[in-house]
Amino acid sequence: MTVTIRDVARDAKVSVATVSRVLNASGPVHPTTSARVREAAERLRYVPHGGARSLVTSETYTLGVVLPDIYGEFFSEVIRGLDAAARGHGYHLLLSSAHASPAEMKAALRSMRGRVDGLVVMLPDLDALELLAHLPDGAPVVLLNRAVGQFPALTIDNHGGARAMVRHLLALGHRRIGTIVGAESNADAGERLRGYRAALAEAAVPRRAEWEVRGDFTEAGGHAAVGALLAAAERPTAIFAANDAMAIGALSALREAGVRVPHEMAVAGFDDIPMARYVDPPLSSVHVPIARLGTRAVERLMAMLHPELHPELQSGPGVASPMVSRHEKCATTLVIRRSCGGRASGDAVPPASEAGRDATFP
Amino acid sequence: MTVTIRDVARDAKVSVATVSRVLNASGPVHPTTSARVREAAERLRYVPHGGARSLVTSETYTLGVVLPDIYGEFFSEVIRGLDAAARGHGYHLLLSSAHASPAEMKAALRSMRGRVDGLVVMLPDLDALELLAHLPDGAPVVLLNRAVGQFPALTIDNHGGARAMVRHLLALGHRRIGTIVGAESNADAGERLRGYRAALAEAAVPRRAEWEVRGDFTEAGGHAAVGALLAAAERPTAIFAANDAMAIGALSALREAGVRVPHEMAVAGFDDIPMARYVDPPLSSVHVPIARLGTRAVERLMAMLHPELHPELQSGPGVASPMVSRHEKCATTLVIRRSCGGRASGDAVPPASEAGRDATFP
DNA sequence: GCGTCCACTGTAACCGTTTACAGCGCCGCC
DNA sequence: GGCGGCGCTGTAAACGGTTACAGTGGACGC
Repeated sequence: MTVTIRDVARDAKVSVATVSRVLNASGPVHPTTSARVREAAERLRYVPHGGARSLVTSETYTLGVVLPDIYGEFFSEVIRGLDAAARGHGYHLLLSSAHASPAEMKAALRSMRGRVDGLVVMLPDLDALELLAHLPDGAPVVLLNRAVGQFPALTIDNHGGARAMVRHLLALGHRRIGTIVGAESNADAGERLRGYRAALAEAAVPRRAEWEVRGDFTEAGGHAAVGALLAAAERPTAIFAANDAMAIGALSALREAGVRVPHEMAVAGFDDIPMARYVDPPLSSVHVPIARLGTRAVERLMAMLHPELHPELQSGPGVASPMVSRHEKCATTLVIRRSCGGRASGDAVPPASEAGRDATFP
Repeated sequence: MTVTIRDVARDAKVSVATVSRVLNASGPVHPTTSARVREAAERLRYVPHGGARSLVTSETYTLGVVLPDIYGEFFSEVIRGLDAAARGHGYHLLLSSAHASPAEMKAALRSMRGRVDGLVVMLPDLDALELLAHLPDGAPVVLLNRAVGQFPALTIDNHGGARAMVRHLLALGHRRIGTIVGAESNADAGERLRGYRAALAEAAVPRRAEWEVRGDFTEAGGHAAVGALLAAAERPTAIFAANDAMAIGALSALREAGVRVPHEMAVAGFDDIPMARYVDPPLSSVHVPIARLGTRAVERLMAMLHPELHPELQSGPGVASPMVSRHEKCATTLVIRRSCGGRASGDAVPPASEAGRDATFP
């Protein structure tokens, strides 16, 4: 039923080797023969079997992507970035996301063996490190959001970003600043909390336990956290949420509570997901070049897969350029919109690299 | 370097067949031997080579996804649905999106041969039909957004949805209703335009060419279209945009032009992307269960791949249940928010099946 | 006339699995 | 004691390609 290279060979009265040579333009073959083979392949609708080919060439032109269980615009953006970059290099993406448990993730990692040339892995929880021992041996890996051991990694400047945003709130005159903390087991959440505390400490502004409310990175979590913040003995005048989803949840909770933003309560988020500029009032946030994270991960994988094509990315014998540092930390920028009052620059336009993201369909 | 089944066999002093039997629990093997093999595999960190395995079993546990060039929240949602469903069935996703030209898409389709068990294909333009002739023969296919030939397809009720929304605007008293049309070559765009016209015709409300402005499904396109609409000899009092991205672009253009929504101009969109309820004012839209489209596509593929497991999805010799009709049209519902005035039911909550989509990270 | 080289083509090994088939030892039954 | 059956194991043939190697025949130089 399905037509193989052997069928084409028989039809064109040549050997399979010749068919392979024609179709891959490897080795010399007579024009006449070539034409005959090509015609036969066309007529039989021959399509080479990718799996079989990669078995011998050990090149799959596929990159594996393993993501944890958490959904949302952040992931969509990462995947978008990965996809665009991969496609640009002629690669596909083998996606395996939404893994609830480390065990599941390990299974996913294993199943990628022999199917991908490289891997992009985003570790979910702090306790997922041992997963890395089970990485397929051959394929290069780039870690997202976590720098662990000697693996090449791409992380976000969580600490710096959070600190910058809280500094901004302090500069606006706020002295009672609450925060909605991210999921407990999450590494980014921890760093953002540290950044928040660092900014307060610098300014010698006291912090209080009742101002640090646990969230879970979801909109609902942000919504729920507002109750505790409003009920605090000393009510904060500003809220820094550890991500935009929680900030958006907080905005709706505040609206329901009749607390006006930003006049009675300033609100800021983290990530600057596309939606942030559309909410009412537009949300101030720590801009993370999310899609860029994906494209950059692919670029690094490409450099590892094709060293000869990317000499500039290699570490020379002497110098180690920043391009090759195994751990790359992505800078963040502040995007100040109306939700935190102050000199709201209307709607800061995201960097050009993010342009085009608003195209949509249908 | 990379350890194969042969290495394990040698180490455990058995044949490769026995190793395979142990690891797949196929065929009888002595407990002692089994333990020895298992131990060896563990110690050598053996991971089976998926490609090689699927070459002989011709099962890849992977579903191919081929999407056109257009980005946006709509696609993220589809992919999210596909991914969740695929994972639920133990399948991976091989993603190949962002294909600019039919030729590229054809190449993508070809390269999937031997790598996937089934395919979800979204055709971009009207002229992309001939692509289907180049589908890999063996694998079952589900078409998204287009019903073509005998292929199983999942489509949106574009015509009905558009008509319902325009009817709603008419019921609110609007008689001059403009529309921002989608990309010319796009099938959905055409159907939505027909739905718009049908609603006007029913109500015997005249339509004018100057009220039908071409857009391209992007926010920028929607923004630009507003200029023409406002400059019309008879200015409309309502705008129906063929998708939400354009509607959102229109909202910002109207704000810039000082036209208040909904008082001076009602606005409605199509798709009900998650962002729709967050814009200001919240956007009335035709709700499409976007993620559901993805999960449903996977379900149908599963039914085709494992007929024995999904007897309820099979067409019995007698009855043809709606479950098995090759072409399934997804119903839409109206979600009325503030952007079109009228009895804005505040913020209609999306159906439960879409719940949880707001969870996000980090 | 003969050796060399080159363009072209075929044979067969190999990639890493699964699996049909066969072989072996042992038990139990006639 | 022969024999069928069973439990366990190994051998080897696929799966569908790529590619090293070994021809073949003709052109060409000496």
